[in-house]
Amino acid sequence: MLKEERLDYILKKLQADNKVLQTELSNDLQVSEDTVRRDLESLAQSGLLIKVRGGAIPHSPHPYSFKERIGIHEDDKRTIAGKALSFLHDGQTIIMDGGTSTYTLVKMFPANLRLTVITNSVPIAMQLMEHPSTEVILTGGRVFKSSQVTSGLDTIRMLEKVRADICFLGVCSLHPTAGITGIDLGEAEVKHSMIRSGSRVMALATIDKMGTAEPFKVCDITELDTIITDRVNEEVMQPYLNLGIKVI
Amino acid sequence: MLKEERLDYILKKLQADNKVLQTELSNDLQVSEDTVRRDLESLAQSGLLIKVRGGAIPHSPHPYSFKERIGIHEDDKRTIAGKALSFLHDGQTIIMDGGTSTYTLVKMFPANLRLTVITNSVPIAMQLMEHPSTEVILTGGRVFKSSQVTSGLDTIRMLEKVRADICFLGVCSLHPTAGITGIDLGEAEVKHSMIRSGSRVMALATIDKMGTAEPFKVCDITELDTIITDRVNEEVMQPYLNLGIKVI
DNA sequence: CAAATAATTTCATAATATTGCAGAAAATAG
DNA sequence: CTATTTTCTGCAATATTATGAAATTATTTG
Repeated sequence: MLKEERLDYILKKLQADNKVLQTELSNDLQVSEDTVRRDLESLAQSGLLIKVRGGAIPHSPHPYSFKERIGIHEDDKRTIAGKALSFLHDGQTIIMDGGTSTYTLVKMFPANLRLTVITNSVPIAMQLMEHPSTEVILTGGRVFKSSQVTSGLDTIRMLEKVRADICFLGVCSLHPTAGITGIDLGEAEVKHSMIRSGSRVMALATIDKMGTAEPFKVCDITELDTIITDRVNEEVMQPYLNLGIKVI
Repeated sequence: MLKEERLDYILKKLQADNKVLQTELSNDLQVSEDTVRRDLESLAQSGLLIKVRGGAIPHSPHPYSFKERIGIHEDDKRTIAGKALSFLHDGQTIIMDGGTSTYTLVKMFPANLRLTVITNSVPIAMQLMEHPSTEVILTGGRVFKSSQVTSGLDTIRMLEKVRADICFLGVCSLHPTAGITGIDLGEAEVKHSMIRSGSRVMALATIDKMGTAEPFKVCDITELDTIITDRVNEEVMQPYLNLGIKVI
């Protein structure tokens, strides 16, 4: 096995798990821990990861607010992302909102999928740079460190010029009467602008977000076409179904 | 068997397996490992693969990607970044071009430095998200995968609205008469726009970039205020000094 | 066609790089 | 503080690369 294959494996694993352990890698790759350590050393030297005692963690991707959230409900998010994937087809133009659910979705894009993705999320843009066949358009503006998305007038202006097949919305809170709501006014405005630019609007939300609300309104619930969630609970979802929204 | 047949075989195998081993090829092709090595050498020379110890791997889909460049000349880049740091002060607004030199600079920002950074580089924005006291504004537009920057009309429009104290330019090629040049028209236009929006323009360039030129012109050399380089070589730098440009 | 020339390939050998291991040093957890 | 784990250091075993000379194969030219 070539050294470069090992390095590649390490980076891939790091990407997938958000951490790597020397003992694990030594096993996976069938080389001594010394070699793994030297590999991690060289990757750290190139700035591709950060070496820590016992293994390594990714370099930039997620500062703590984002990082903290990214691990939780990981399985649920993968379930949601898996369902969302079935709506994607070659040639489509997609709007991707920020958030950990959409980020998980993007990580699961098959290598041969050919899309144009418009996003305001820096980590999503970063992730898609690795993807061989996706066109990425990043909306400009001030970057919010907590959510890692751009927002502001420039962001909205760019979104206004777009006509996308699907808008995937990462959702904080979702309530049958309060609609979709968020914790920041600027981000709420941007989300609304995304909704206006998408032919179909699909919200990605774990079931614990249902029936909750935050201070700033994004849109009425009826502006959604579909809610994609991890577990479809009849009772919880009935109000949305009654409003003619598909639930998957 | 003709040499071309071997080269063809090697490329096909590389395509199929994502790697080739010298020992294997030597067997398959019934030639010595020396010959295989020379074959790989010549293929690497034409940029069709990357030669590594023991064999070869394909190079990433995007020619000379950010990742591939990030490790090289790391020390020189740190030297340059160190010099550039001395020009930064709290409260300034800075334009940061893409490129590995500017990326290194951003990585070295002291934690207490309070800046507003306008950039078209996704990795720089990502990096600054970890920085506690920097305001980041990302210019929107289509993302170029090889250089990981946005470009296009939207990018330029956003830059036009900016008045920055310093513009740090990552430079491909720099020549006393040809000026600053780059390998992509779109990126060249964006760089020029950055220059117009910066009160002072500082180019970050390792000494090996001096006296070289690429197809697309960014600006005349006289539009620069300062060139920051790793080693100041009197002879190489004299033409620039004669034009009244500071060299550090 | 054959001799001369050039290019390519092989082989032997020296230089270099990678890897794994043992033991000391350092960091971490209890 | 002690026990455990991880890291660092130097070193030996192995694999790979570089080099130069000889052998082989192609190409040119009269």
